[in-house]
Amino acid sequence: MTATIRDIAKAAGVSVATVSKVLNDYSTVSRATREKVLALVAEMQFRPNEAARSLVGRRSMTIGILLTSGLSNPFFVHLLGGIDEALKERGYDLIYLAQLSAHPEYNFVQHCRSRNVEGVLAFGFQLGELDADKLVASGIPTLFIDLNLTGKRAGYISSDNKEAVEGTVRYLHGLGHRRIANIAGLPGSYVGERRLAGFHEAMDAAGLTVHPENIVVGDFTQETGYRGMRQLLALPQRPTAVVCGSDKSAIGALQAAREAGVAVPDELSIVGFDDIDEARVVHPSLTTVRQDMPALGRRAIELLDRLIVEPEAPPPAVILPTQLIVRETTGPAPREH
Amino acid sequence: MTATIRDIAKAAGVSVATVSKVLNDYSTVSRATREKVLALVAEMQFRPNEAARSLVGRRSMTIGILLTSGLSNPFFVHLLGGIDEALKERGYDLIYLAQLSAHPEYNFVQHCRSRNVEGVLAFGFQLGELDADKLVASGIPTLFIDLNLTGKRAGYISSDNKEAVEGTVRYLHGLGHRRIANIAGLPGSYVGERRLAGFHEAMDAAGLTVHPENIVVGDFTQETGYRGMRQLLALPQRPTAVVCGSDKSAIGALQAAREAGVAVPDELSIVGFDDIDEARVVHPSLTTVRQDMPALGRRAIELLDRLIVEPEAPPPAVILPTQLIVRETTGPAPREH
DNA sequence: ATGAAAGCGCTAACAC
DNA sequence: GTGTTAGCGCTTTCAT
Repeated sequence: MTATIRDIAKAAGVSVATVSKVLNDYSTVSRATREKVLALVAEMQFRPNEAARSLVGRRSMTIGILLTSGLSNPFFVHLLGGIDEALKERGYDLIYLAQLSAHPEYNFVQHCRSRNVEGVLAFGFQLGELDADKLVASGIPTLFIDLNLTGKRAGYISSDNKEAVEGTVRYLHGLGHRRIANIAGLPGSYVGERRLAGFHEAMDAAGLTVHPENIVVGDFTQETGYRGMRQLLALPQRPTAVVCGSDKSAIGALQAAREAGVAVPDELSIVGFDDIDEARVVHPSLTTVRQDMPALGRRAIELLDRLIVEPEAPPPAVILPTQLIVRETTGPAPREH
Repeated sequence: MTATIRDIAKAAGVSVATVSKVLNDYSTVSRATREKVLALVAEMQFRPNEAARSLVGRRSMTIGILLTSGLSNPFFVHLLGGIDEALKERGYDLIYLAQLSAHPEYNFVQHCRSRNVEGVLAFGFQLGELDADKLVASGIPTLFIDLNLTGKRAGYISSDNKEAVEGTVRYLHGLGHRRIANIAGLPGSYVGERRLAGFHEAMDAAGLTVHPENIVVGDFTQETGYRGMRQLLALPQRPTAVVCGSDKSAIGALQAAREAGVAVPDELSIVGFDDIDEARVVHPSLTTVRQDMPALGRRAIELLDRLIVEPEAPPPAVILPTQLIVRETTGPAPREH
């Protein structure tokens, strides 16, 4: 029903080989033939079957995407704009390998191969996850987002999470805050660990002691932000500022503060991370660290493309800068009394 | 490098035909042979090449996705959770056809065929868009989300936008509101039109007149919600309630009201549509209509699967119920004076 | 119950 | 410049 290369060849009165040459821009075809074929191709709406193409070793122009937490990973969606652009520019299609972990025997490296995927974008993996190592070992060009893994044909990209939190702490310190708490992100996640490391390092650098009770562990959610804040507010010595592992947890913290009748930012400053839409709209609006997610997505595809196209390319390890967005949840430290 | 069916055949000492039969659950294979082959398949991590499979007419188990507004369509992302689940259950992979409109000659029906896509999920099309008709005409099983198009092998799913807004108006009417305004969604979009139609119908049913100046056209964005509200606030006779085409526009409206010193909900009630995360977090929190987006996504895949598997299935036209979520932006109409 | 062979749509030598 | 042919990995008659 759909036209094949043979139909074109027949209609043009040439061989399939000639049509194929036209299609693949071989220079050995006469102008006249080329034009006749091209006209037919347009007229018959012909487009080569990708399955047949990749079967004979041509590029599949397919990038696979692996999301440990499924398609609805809330952060993944913010990468999409940039991914989309870069995909279009380079002519790739994106395939989401859905069966991930459906069956115990499931093996996504096999899955990638069976789909002739040229490269994989991997997102949501934790530190030390075995599956990530398998991917690297497979030799399939892989680009990790927010996981610092490299290999012969694997690299990563991430925001500068550590420096971002350091900047946040310096900013709070500059506002006179001394007792600064941290509602940390998920332990075991690369970005969570980096942000926590940045917190410690900047506190040290500022000559501030971090009291163990001022570090509470969360998992990036509003829920743990809320609970973490309640815990901090129950302390005999309350912190005057708290840096959160995410905007969601900052919003939870804000909620806990409001319920406890603690004025933000007069009595307590709060900083988030990510700059999601909610940050602008919550009241008071949230001071936070903006990650350029579309840029992250776009660079990820560009780096992956390089990994695919140049087998000898060195593994990329790219860290993108962030930006502190000061809004209404931060202010000078309250005076001691 | 990757194992092929021939490698398995050789290792098992049988023919490729036999291996293929095992792989495809033919009953004519002896138990012993089957087991030997299966063991080798597991051991050698073999998985049939999909390109080769679909080349010989087997199902490609690939669903294509067409988004007129690109991957980052903010509503699309909310469908993803449900889509993901349904995909996994049915064993499909999802391919995003990225070249959409990159080149003037681009034809996505061809693109779908060249990728051996079994069915297409289409989202973001406007009313009367020619490309949507092309898709229907192509005969490729297609499921539209939020566009009421059907065809021999095409159907759609959407929320009950009209009834939802009718319910909203009835609710406001019950609170004593008489002058109810509407900041409409994008004209030409199916959901925008349905919501507006619901508004008019419910106003009529309640015996309320809709003053033309109380209908302002927007495009679902916060920006037009803001501007629309300012327009309404400048009227000699202000409305006491406004129903918005989306949460984003309701949030814009809220912002305009705040700036104008109009108390919500005491002087003015505001209702949104969608129940996005921001609705819960804005202050006062937004009364809105909740669409069950994951359910929409899940049903969409289920319906599409049926369209693919049963060539004679009647075209689905499914409308999902919504739910009014009453929060803080609505209250009794202010007393006249 | 198993295998030989043809062929899906295409590309890539190689010959003319 | 163009055509012939083999073959990518697989499924499917059709023999045996």
